[in-house]
Amino acid sequence: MTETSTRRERQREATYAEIVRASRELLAEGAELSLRAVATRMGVTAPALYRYVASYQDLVDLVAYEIDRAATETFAAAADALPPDDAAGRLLVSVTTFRHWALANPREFSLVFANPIADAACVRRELITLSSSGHLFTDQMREVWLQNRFPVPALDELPPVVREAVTDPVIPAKVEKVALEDRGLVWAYMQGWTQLYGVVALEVFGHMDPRIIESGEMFVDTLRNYAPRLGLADDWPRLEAMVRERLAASAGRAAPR
Amino acid sequence: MTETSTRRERQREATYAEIVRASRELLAEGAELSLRAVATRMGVTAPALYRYVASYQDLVDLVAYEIDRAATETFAAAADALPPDDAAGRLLVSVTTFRHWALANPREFSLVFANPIADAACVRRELITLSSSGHLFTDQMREVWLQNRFPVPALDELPPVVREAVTDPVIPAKVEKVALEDRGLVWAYMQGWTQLYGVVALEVFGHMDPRIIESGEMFVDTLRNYAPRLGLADDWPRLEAMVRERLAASAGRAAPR
DNA sequence: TCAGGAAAGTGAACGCTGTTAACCGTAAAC
DNA sequence: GTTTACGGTTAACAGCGTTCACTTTCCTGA
Repeated sequence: MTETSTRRERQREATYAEIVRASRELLAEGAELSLRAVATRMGVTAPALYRYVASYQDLVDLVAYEIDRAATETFAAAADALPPDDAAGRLLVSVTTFRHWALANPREFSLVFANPIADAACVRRELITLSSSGHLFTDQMREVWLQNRFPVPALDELPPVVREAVTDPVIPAKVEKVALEDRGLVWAYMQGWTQLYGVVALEVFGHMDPRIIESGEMFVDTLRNYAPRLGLADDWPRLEAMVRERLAASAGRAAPR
Repeated sequence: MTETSTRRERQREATYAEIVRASRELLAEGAELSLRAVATRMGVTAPALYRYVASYQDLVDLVAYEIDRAATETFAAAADALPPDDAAGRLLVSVTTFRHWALANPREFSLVFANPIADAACVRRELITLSSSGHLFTDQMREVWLQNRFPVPALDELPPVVREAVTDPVIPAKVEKVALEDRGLVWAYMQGWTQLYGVVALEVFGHMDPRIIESGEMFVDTLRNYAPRLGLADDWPRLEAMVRERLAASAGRAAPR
């Protein structure tokens, strides 16, 4: 436990939490995320924040990480509306919630998922590259695989560099739960995430026909196209109905302001 | 022709060209694109630029449009290394050039393809949504279809809103060249673009294992996955070899600064 | 218990940003 | 030849990230 914390450390932790809180409030209000605005909202002067973050980019990274963390909880919560034995349904519901969240919170999405990890410190890079949402979706996909054992590429079928990447990932995190010989599953996950990211990012940035965004047809189409690879071809009608139900529940209100 | 232009109009046009030139120089040097920097580089004070652009965002849109235009020329030029009867090869070479350009010019890519079209003026929105590169790839894909007539969904197989979107697109532009009953082709294009965008954007933002980015395996995999829908399954080995050849030609030098 | 020191916060300042206002010369237009 | 509009200026404002020197406060170690 972190009960071994001195009073100062607890105070410091609380301040970090307030930084994140103030930042998220700003974003939620449609304002720009700026160091000074965060400081002002905290009732503190701007240079004071430099006791907690090294730079503006550092603040962004911190906030992005926490936003991802919080958002992922809602994705997971959405899945819990379904029984544990419906792994496929849970994955798709989470993914649909992800899209909904992204469209409703475009600034937050950009912060977390369109934030260039150029030459940033390796620490943060890893934190974001293998994010909370990444953990969740990987886990949920593994659950699907445990239930129906859809075929995944064998390690020696993968291109060498891909084999390296899935056997020795940049962050030796959750992926460890997948046995080494089944790591083709991780490659399948990356493919799926890439496709999901494509639709959602295009939708969030508005680089798509507004009517298609509004309807979510490209999103559904992407899922339908990918589902067979997860051995979900037979189950698809039911799954699509579930996804469309969630889509309809949040349709109508296009991007406000 | 625009020969009917008065002297003032020509002068004005030249100034616009210089604005774009200065902006692109800044981006190429790794600097941030800022109104003041552009003005300084032109040997002019910042407020003077407001005679040409209404705001900073307007400048960004202008530059983004021109960058897309110029980049598209290079994508097209790359295709011209192949004979006209190799439509599939031409498409894939252009697409590979697009990826290469994006990775080599991440700031430019972000400007053009990750620039939120939130509540901007409808004019610019359309200009970017159906961009030069969009035109090129649509054309090239149509060329593939003219050569091998791969199956495309019939209009009445499409979801209603998609049918609307492809029969009456936001901008009645190049798509007109596709007969109305063959507009399923446009839907197929949108699917392809979405997948391509997903890989490239993730790569550019660095949200992927560096080794996979470097090798381009996810990019190739995405193309391979999509090729059968273009009736290119049989031709794929040749096409993949071509793509990999282009990939190797530009490998080795990872992202500088 | 008391001195020392680190942590946290302040105010002032620098250089940058986008943007507006008032003003002026010059070149096109009638 | 007069008028007008265009293209540029300077000055200024508000806001940004960031640094520096300084003060207060609270924890720690002898």
